Amino acid sequence: MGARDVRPVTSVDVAKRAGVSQSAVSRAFSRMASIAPGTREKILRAAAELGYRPNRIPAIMLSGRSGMVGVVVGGLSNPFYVSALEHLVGALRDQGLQVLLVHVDDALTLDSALDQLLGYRIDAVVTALAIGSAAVARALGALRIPVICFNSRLTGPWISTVSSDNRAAGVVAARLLAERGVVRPVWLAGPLRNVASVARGDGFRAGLGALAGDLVSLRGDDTYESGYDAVSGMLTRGVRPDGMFCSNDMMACGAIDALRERGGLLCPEDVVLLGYDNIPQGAWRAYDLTTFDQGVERLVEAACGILAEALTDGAGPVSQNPVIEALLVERGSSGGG
Amino acid sequence: MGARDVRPVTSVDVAKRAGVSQSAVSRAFSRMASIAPGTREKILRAAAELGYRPNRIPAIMLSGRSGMVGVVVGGLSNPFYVSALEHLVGALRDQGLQVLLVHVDDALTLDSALDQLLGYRIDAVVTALAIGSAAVARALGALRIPVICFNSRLTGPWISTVSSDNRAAGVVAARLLAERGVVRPVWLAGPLRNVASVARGDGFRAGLGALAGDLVSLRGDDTYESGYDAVSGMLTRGVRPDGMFCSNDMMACGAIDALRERGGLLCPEDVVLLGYDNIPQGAWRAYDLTTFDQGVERLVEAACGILAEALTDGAGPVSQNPVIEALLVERGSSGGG
DNA sequence: GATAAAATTGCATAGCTATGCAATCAAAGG
DNA sequence: CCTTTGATTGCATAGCTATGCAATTTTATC
Repeated sequence: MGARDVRPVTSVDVAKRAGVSQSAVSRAFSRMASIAPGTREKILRAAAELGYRPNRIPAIMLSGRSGMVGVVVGGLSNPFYVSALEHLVGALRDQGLQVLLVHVDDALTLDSALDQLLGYRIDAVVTALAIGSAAVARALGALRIPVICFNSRLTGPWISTVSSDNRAAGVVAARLLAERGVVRPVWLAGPLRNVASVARGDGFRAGLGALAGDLVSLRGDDTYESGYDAVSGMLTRGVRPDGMFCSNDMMACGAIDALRERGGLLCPEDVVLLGYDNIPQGAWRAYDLTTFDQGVERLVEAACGILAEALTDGAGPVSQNPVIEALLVERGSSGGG
Repeated sequence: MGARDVRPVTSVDVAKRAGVSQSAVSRAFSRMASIAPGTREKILRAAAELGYRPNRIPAIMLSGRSGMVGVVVGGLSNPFYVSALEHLVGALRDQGLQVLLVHVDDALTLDSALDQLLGYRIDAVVTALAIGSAAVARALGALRIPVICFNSRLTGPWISTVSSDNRAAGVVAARLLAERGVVRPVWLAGPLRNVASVARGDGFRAGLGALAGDLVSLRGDDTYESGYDAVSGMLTRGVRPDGMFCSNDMMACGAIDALRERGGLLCPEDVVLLGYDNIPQGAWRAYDLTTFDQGVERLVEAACGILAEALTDGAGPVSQNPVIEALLVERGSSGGG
């Protein structure tokens, strides 16, 4: 007596029990359908008795729309992306959309993941990854599948990107350090393929003005360890900064720990330090990190707005690229808060 | 010219182009099907030219199995659960299963979430939440849908639970503190509904032996802030421990910060402190936390093994409750490492 | 070269719901 | 009581693939 030997209850079963037609059952479960209140109630009762649950699969076949969105995530080790995912799932649910989650790591190319998803006739793709492959983008475009990215650079008729204003935040960071009297600034960048990080660095350099000539640039890979290592190396080389801007909060935490342990430097007394993302750990007392809040809620809201538009019947290709202002959250590491 | 005006390419289209029957196309995309290599190649070429992608939806209708597993998560603010999710998604993918993700918070009850999922004919449910509602459990059981929980207490013919050996770890924690000469131990518990936390506390108390009489118990809600607040309150009341076991790492980090900031107490010099979960942040230098590693890989592996068995054709109800040993990871907060 | 065996291919169908259309029924107006 | 209008219901079908079965072709064996 295995799981699959039990034929699930169908609308026909319910119809038989309620003494109505199958279409009446279908209508009883549809909001806008025309059906007499009494009939509906009778059907719902019969359905409850039998444990009937409307099957969405046939409707998907007819409409070609599954109500599912493929969400592709990469490094969930960064709490910022976790938070974004959390909000995204909730927001999509509010639009009646389900989330088909794919986790992409080195072993699995994005292409293969999407191949899988396309078999399920997903309505759209949302991703925090930079979709590197133009081929993938083109393929999705050909299938008329809207793609929404976070902080990417990709463009195309069916591709949208929501970003925080990385460059502007970089400028603000530079101004803040200047205000605090910083004269030996350091920029701790993320990996080159991270477009957002590059923009933050550009803004920072631009905002420094004359000071930019003395700027020391370090590179990490967006992890805590890489921040710790980059700063350790810098201290070993004898560089002792009095201000730092880190491309994300995890690296910033690593930087703070390295400054203290390897250089005896404290924030903000010796180094005015800023991060980016406003992850929960940045607020932990050991770090008390001043940072930029990307406004996950607003990013997600924008993404869902675009999605709703793109999924409207009869809509053409939708391609938008809203930019959300990142807000400075001042805490101890900059001497504020 | 909207997205839905473009009829997707079907197997019939491919068949026409390749000059074969529709069934041949179906077989070309099936691994075990009998088809001549030449024919398959011809079909695959035609499929590539047309951009055909096999549609899984009709197969779901026929088989009643969607190849999708509903994964229900709660607080992703705990990196441990994020890590578990990450591994789970990968492991399920290796079994050819897709993940339909649901995030449950106050606004959304588990019942309503599952209601949604059942319309998609999910094959199973995996959750890190304690499914409180026996009604839900019964409903899923009636539908012959396997449910796999992490660290729960729920039982039933179709319900399995994988846990780490919380009680044993508690005992180990107590022994370690005793070894280190602790005489004023403190237990920082999670919320009462957290079965795992209760088991850890029981084990800890049992392992303390005679010392248990002097045990001070605090309660948090598994967040950093609650750990910080609980310990702050304790210090205010004049309690100054020399050893602590915290029900999870986030609370442990909060505890460390409170001990230092509010009591001037350092780990391990003044307080030998242990956590549970081995989250990445525990390894950050500011905390250097000794903790128990639940072995996410092994937990997930066990879960997927059960799942595979439960989804085997003709299998009856599967209910297993494996317990995985948690391994002590010694770092600085206990004076080890 | 003939027969047996195996491999390949095509035909026809099941699977379950939503929906257009026609039919039926009830209510309202004269 | 009859007609008109609107509400409700049933009928029939589309949607696309996987698969059992039969037909056909190829290969193997003697």
